[in-house]
Amino acid sequence: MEVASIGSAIRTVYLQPAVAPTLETIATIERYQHGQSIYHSADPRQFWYRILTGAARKCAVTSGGTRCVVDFLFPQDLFGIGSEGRHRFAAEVLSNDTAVARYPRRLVERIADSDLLVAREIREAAFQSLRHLEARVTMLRLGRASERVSAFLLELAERRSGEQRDLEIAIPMSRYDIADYLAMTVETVCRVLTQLRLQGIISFSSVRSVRIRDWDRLEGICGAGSIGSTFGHTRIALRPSAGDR
Amino acid sequence: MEVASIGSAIRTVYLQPAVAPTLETIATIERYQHGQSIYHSADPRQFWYRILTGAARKCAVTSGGTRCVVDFLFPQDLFGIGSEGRHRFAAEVLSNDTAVARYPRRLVERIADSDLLVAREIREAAFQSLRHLEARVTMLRLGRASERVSAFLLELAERRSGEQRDLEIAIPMSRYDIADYLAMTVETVCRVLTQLRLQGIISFSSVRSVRIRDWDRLEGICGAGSIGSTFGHTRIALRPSAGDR
DNA sequence: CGCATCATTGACTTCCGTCAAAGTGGGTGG
DNA sequence: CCACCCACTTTGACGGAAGTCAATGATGCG
Repeated sequence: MEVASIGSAIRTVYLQPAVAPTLETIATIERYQHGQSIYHSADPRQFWYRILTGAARKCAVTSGGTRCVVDFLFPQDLFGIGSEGRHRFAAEVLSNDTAVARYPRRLVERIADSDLLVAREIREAAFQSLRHLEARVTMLRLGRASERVSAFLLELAERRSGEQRDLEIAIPMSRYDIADYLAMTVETVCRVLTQLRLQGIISFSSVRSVRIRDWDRLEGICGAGSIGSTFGHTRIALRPSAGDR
Repeated sequence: MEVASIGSAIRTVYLQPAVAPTLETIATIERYQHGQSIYHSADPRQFWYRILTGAARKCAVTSGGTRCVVDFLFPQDLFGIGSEGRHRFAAEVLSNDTAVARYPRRLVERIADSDLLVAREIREAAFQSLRHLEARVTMLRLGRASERVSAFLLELAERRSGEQRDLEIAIPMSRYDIADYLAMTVETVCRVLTQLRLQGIISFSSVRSVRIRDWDRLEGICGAGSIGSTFGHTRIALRPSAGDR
């Protein structure tokens, strides 16, 4: 049985094919500053959106007022997609000068219902999002704080600079955002980052700008959890294709 | 700002509109027994699938041989969808007499590329999966073991019997499966279930059959984490719409 | 310059993972 | 039919990773 390495599952490709020209023609571009909301949770789903420049976060707020960052949004990311109804999360801007394309939902759907090519583009975009969210699930499952932070850094690196290594990566989100994204506390995020820095695996030119010095060791850490310490107790090695047909 | 309660986000509607008749005509039905694989990770994506009866799990295996249950699959759930390429996870059957409809992918895509109605159905199905995975992310984020287990029980109840309360719910998966689904150990799953049983919140007629006695308290537990103890430290109450436009 | 937000570090506590062991139950073969 | 076996389930004891509380630095904005 071949296996899906979690390490590789996390590094999804985020570049999406541009929505068909017909869609771009109905887009309006909106600009936001840090802290502004693109839409709120429970807002009627009037638009679909795509980040053009900058970054944002998609988040929910629990009854107790605590926050959950469901996803970070970077250029080319399509979000808020779905059919009739209301947005289930809020989208809030992280960096200044964030430009967002807005596609009126009704119009998008009308076009999708009459243009097979557009329909296909949207379908592919949805599949892309599915892949990404599945990777997110496998990432959140990682047991130790250091694994999740490492996975986050690798994901950030890939989404920000692609194959370009040796680059300084700007971190548009706060430590709080990272904590709420990784399901841990700010303090733990800081502690892990400090550890990684002291070990020479990463370095900071400023708090919001990181550079990965040792990719192998970083990947080692986020893959290490898989190697047996924490979760997922059923070793397939012990039950090799037990009941496979 | 209206908020998306995590509690309600979890209870997604899982009933999907049947794929258009044209799709059903190309389906073949396959039957499986407990433990068999519907497909393996990295298998070429030859089919899309839908559970008709029974249950299955979608899982990945890490490099270390530990397992990660990405999702449970119940009747009407469409899975393995996506475009060209390979499956990223494996699908394995949980209960005997599980019937699965298989839709040849190439054929599905050809139909989708020529039939706007089918294209729409598939799009809606993808959106459905997106909603479900987003709920999964917010669930995995829950800090404490008891919250995740409670959320799981509520999700199970909803997927199995819908609005019907006071029903005995069959649990098709093992405690190991639940643990690998919730990112915790079997022991912890057992302990939490025992606690809930001792508190009279749930009861078991057998290990694989549960009944929820006190819905309010169960929902209270999985919502309680939100009320402040664990994660998600940024209280929006403290920063009310700080930079909202 | 002063305030607010964010980031970092330390001390303490608790939850849950680990290890170990015993109990349960269904299926199979004698 | 019964007994054995195996996989699954449950419980207990212990330790460590990470959450909580608290306090001090940094950074940027008005």
